Amino acid sequence: MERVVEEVIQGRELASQLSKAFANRSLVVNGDDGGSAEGIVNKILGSFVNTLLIINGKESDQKFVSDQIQGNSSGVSGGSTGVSDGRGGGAYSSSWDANHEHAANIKSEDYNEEGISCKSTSTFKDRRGSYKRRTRGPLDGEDPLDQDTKASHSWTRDTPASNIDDSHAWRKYGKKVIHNAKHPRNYFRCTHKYDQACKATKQVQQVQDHPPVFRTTYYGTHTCRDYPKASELVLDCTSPRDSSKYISFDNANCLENKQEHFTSFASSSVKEEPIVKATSDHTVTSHNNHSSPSDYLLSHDDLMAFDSFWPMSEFSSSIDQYDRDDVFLKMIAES
DNA sequence: GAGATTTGACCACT
DNA sequence: AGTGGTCAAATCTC
Repeated sequence: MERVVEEVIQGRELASQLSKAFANRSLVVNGDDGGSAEGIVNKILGSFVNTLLIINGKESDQKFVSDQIQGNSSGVSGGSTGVSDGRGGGAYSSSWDANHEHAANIKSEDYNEEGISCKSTSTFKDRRGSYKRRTRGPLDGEDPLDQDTKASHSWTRDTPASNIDDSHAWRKYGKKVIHNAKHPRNYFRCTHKYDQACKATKQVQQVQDHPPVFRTTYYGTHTCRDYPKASELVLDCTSPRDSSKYISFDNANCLENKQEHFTSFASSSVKEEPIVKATSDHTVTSHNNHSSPSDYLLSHDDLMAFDSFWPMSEFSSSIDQYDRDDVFLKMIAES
C-alpha cells in the first residue's frame, strides 16, 4: 500500500508541476522533456498506471505498460500520427489514432516469414461462400453511424504476443492477406456482438519478426457486460458528504460518465479482482467474499489525488478530452 | 452439440 | 480493378 500512496502523491506533485508548466508556458527544462508538460503528463500517466497495477497485483507489468505510455506520448502531445511503423520509439508501443491513420499505415517492410497456422487438415469439398449475399447496408438494428464511430475511435497496441489478454472475449471472424504485408491480418469481433450488440472489433497483425511484434488495432468500444456486477467502482459510498464518486469499469457507462470526472475506467470483464479499500490512513483490506468481484473503494482524499492528475481546464492538445480519456481508459483496461 | 476457427466469396470503397 | 473488411458454410475442438 505504501507504493500506492507514493505513486498517488507523486502523481499529485506531477500534476502540480504540470499546472505550473502551463502557467508560464516555457516548458523546456535541462534539455530533456522531464520538465515539459508532455513529460509531466507521461510521468503522471505512469504513476497512475503504476498505482493501478500495484492495486491489481500486476506490478511486474509496470515496465511493459510504462513502455506503452512512452509510446503513446506522441499521441498525447499531438506531435505525430501516433501510429508508428514499428521502428520509431520503443519496440512495443501503444498509440491513439484520432485521425484514422491507423491500419492503413501498417506497411511493415520487415516481414520475412509466414506465421500462418494451418491446423486445418480438412478435405475440401468446399462450398464456402457459395451463397448469395444480400446487398450490404445498415443491417436491422445497426446504427448507420457505426462506420464513422468505428473509424474515429481506434486504438493500437503493439505487443510481443498475438494473444494478449485484454479481458474481453473475442471471436475470430476473418483473416486476410494484406497487400505489401508478409503476415496476414486477423479480424476479431466481440463474442457478444449478437447477443449484446457489442460493436467492438479488433485486428491483429504481426508487423515485425525479430523480435515479434503484433499490432492490435481496436475499433469501437465494448458495450457488452460479461460480468453483470463485475466492474463497478464505488468510492466510499458510505459517506454521502464525501460526494461519493462512482467508478464504473463498464465502457458504456464510462462514455457517459467521463465528462464529469476521470472516475471511470474502460472495460470490461474484470475477473476475480479483490476489493481494495483505501481509507484515509491508506490501509487496504482485501477479501474474497464480496458482492462484486472488482469493486474498489477509495476515500475521498485518495480520489482527490487522482482528480489532480487531470487539470483538464488548463490542458490543451491535439486530441480532445474524449480521446484523451479513452486512450487512458483503454490503457487501464488492458493493464 | 455448442462454440470457435477456417477460408473462399461477397461487398464497399478508392 | 485492386484492396480491405465482413459474411457465412464447412470444419475443428472441447
